[in-house]
Amino acid sequence: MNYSRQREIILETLTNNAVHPTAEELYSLLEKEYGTASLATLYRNLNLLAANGIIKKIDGLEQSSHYDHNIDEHYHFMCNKCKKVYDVSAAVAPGLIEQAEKELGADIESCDIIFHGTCKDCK
Amino acid sequence: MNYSRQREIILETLTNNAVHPTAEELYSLLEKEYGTASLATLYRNLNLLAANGIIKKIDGLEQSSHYDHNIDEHYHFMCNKCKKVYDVSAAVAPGLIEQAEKELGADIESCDIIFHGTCKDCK
DNA sequence: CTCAGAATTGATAACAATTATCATTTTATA
DNA sequence: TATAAAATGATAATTGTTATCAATTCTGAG
Repeated sequence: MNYSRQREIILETLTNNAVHPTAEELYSLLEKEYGTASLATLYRNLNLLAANGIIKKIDGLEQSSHYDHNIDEHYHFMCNKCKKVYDVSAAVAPGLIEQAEKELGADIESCDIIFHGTCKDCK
Repeated sequence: MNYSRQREIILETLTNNAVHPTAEELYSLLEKEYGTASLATLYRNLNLLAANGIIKKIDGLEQSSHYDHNIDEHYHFMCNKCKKVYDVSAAVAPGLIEQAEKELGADIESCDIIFHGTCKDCK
């Protein structure tokens, strides 16, 4: 992976100016901030960054993927009303992977949890 | 929801002849078994059945949704090698929803867990 | 039973999200 | 600084799913 200015901008924007954005949301931000942006380049770099473990792709929230600069083990909650996405700490499910490995006899590499419901502000 | 023969066939096939299929997989099965099938009708009925809590749509496994006739609380594991989908019992994460509710101050209605790794047979 | 209105269907167009293509430009390095 | 690999931008293509709409099928009241 060579250096690239676009990738730097994308990562920086994801890290500092967006929380769990979709590619489209990030694209709008980039356009507004830097004028220059190609959707193809954005997708390519998001995939590259995710493949290299620098960011995390969050699937299962909506039909479009969201992206997270926080790669520490944690989970997500989406409010059915306001559609906001909240982080949930890994502490809510201690020993989860070990339990599942024992049950399946499998090697588990990752585990994603998506909660749905009504958030504190909306209820 | 009126009675419909197509819906009956779809539900029966999902229940008895397919495990966690995608819409496409189910479509092939239906075509083979009954000759008659419309992709639109299939999607419509899968959505209807899921909206009525009769089946469950599983998102986050692949870009296409999978469907499950088993609506008891349980989770899923997908093998990175063979792509097979396994059930994981709810017992691997006792008190998960309560923990997350406490942390967020939210009302949680549902919770989906997707594990990825290498299954017993592939490792 | 039968008729009207609601629900369902099938065929296909449309749509949204994402990826592929490819000629041009940028980056790293010998 | 020349060269090869990597990255880019514009856009076409692909995939999965939903919308449209005329025709068919259900259902319940009369």
